[in-house]
Amino acid sequence: MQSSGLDTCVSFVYDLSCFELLTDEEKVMINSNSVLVNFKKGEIVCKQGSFASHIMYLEKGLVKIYLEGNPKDLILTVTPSKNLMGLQSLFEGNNTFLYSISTYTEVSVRMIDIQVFKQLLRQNSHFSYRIINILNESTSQSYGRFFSLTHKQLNGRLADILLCLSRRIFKSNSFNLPISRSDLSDLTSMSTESVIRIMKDFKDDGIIDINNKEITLLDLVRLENISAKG
Amino acid sequence: MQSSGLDTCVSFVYDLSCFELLTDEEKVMINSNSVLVNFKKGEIVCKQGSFASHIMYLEKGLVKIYLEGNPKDLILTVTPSKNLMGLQSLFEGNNTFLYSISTYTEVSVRMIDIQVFKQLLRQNSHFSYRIINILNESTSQSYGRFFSLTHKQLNGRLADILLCLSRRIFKSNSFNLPISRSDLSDLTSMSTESVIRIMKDFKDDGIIDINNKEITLLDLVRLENISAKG
DNA sequence: ATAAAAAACTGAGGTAGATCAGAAAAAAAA
DNA sequence: TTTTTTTTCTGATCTACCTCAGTTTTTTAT
Repeated sequence: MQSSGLDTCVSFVYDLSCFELLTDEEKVMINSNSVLVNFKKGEIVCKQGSFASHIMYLEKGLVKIYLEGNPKDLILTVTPSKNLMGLQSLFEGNNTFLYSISTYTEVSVRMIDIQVFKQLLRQNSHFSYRIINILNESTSQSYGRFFSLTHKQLNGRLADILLCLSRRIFKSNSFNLPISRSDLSDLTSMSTESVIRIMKDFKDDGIIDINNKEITLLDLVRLENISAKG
Repeated sequence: MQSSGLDTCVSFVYDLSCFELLTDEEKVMINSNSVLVNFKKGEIVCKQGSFASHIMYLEKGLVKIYLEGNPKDLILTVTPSKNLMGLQSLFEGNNTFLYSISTYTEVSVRMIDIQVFKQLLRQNSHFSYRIINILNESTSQSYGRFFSLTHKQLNGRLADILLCLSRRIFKSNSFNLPISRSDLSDLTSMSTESVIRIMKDFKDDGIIDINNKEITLLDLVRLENISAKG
């Protein structure tokens, strides 16, 4: 199967922040040109194709970043707090969001004026170097998922996602999933019914345990094996 | 089907260069820390997972950038000359190539020392801003392909690739394809047999014409329709 | 607490597309 | 040119997965 050295994870997790690289003056500039917006569970933070006037920093909560499709969306990443969102809209000749974002929980987002953000990138090369790092780590993960979704079958894809959620988002083998089966299907590019069936198979085989929304990964070795074999 | 506003193209085409943003001094730095390497058709330029000591600039020729899989690869992009390659390896904690690159034609690649490149990014923010632009345009295209490969059926995927090759790489409705059916299958994530069958269908329907390696897109409207409907 | 709506689940059947095996054609080598 | 190798093509079969239609459970609203 190969290409498994790649990180198939769904989330940006650059614990590395970027704002500490700004000067005090620049931090003030961010603060005075941004607003904090709160969202309830299930709300839309930004809409694919709409005008991208802000870079967003997720201060609190969990969101999905997704491409809208008919009838099914493609979830690019599930993203936890302390992450920048909308960075990919930073290129000249484009002024729209490449994707939509909606919330799984209550969420606080700092909306930073995109012109100010661009200004900072142009004047502070350490800041922009860090942003390059962040973008590339995200791209690296995206490639992993790309391979997973196009080259693995259902079991492998679901194993990938479960491992990723456990490691990257919840950082525990046992976690409470605020993500519906239908969203899992958008994450793995399969039908909702298939998600359910395979989850049941995994449970019957003792690989995971499911209690309502509570998922526990019991046999990581086998799960990784399924991921690797595709 | 939606998400068709996204560019499903296979190639980076930022005609925008980046080197003109360097000072004369910095240009000298690049020149004295890079070498030009020539490759024959079919040779491997860099290997996924190996140590990424260079950023590569494709001066001449056509290459494919791909994730290695067993048994089938996933071609991320077909890339023509005047493009940077290997940029995605620019993040700390990673020092390997995320993908392999091999040549479709005779190729000249300028190999730029990665430390020098990083140095330039850190010291010249206009340069790094441009690199961010380039990375984001590439990511934007990558998302388009991601959606295409995971949410469209065979016809739509092949239509996407044909349109893209025509527009972005060869810039003509008629072009000589140096890419085998097998590589087209790695581009579209389908079997080689399916590529052949659908190409024949398109030909029978008068949508394209095939003479040996010479491909002509006859009916762009219908082709785009097939792309849009998935 | 009860009703309504949404999500989770299950089974039967259908199909898009892969796989396999082999033929024809083209390209490369001798 | 002739032979060998690679690529392209074709048809038959098979299967992984989707779709559909319905039931049960959970969540939300009243």
